[in-house]
Amino acid sequence: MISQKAKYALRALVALARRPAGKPTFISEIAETQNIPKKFLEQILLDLKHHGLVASRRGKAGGYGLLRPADTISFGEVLRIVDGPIAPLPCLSKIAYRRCEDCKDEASCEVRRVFAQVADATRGVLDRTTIADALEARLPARLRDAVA
Amino acid sequence: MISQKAKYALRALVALARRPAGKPTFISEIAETQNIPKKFLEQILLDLKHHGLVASRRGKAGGYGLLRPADTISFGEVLRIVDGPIAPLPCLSKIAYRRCEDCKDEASCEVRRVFAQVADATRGVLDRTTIADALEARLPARLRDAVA
DNA sequence: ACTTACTCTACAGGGACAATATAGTTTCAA
DNA sequence: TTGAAACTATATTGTCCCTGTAGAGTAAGT
Repeated sequence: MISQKAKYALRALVALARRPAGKPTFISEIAETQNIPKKFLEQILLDLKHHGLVASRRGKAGGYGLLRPADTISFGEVLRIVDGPIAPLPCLSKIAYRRCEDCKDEASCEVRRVFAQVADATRGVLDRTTIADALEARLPARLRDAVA
Repeated sequence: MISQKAKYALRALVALARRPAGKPTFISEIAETQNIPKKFLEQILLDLKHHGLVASRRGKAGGYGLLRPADTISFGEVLRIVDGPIAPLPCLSKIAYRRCEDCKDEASCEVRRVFAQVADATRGVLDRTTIADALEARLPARLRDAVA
């Protein structure tokens, strides 16, 4: 299960991607159209800004906008920012590897071996799918076929 | 991330699968060889018993054993028992569907559409991999190739 | 100035997770 | 028949994280 926060973040980015680039969008507008608590959304967008995904302008004509093109922002990147590692086990994370305390030998760990497959499959989708992809009604072929 | 409890459950089942069927294994033995807190493992095995995966015998010569052949117990089944739904969003769960409160139209939800792919990929591995598969050093071809 | 909007920090309530504790019950064997 | 070993069951505890809320501050346009 991904967190509510991650879901909000992705929905907000999708909403921003629909807007003409260059013109900032109010937090309040996104909050209303996407059903997201405004104060919570503020935190989320601020976080995304600190990670360079969006930019903001303050004041009366302020708001948020995408800082990078939508087709360069992957779902995986957003999830890692908001929820942390994607890997199902700490010992399988690329960005935050941690040995499992209990687990005598990592190389021979059966559970790890199986979940490595899960991690690959998951990353295969999340790191290849961008916000721009999400906008299109039909997913691009490379994603439709990858799973089957 | 899967829970510690799920990892323990899977490791315990793998350990049981290695033993000759019919002869029960002590909880304490599994706990020691697998580095699992004994009392915690008791709860977990009891839970698995209630779901029909393992059987137990009480008393001095008691212990636990697999109730079903190892190649009929999938990782997915175990995870669902211990951790609940596998789906990354409540609205994608097969065993515990729940509409997302915020989310105006499920059919057109971009986030949902992408995570449906993730769910398929994940289930593809977890529901096809059994405890017996995990025992083998090399994963069966159907799993190795599925991801690539 | 005044309003509007973003920025930042702090914190609170609830629930899940990972055990631990305690009190049984069953079985076998000496 | 008594004791020890092993499973059964429920309750409780401490910690952490998730989901927000609150409030004061800063910047920009009019």
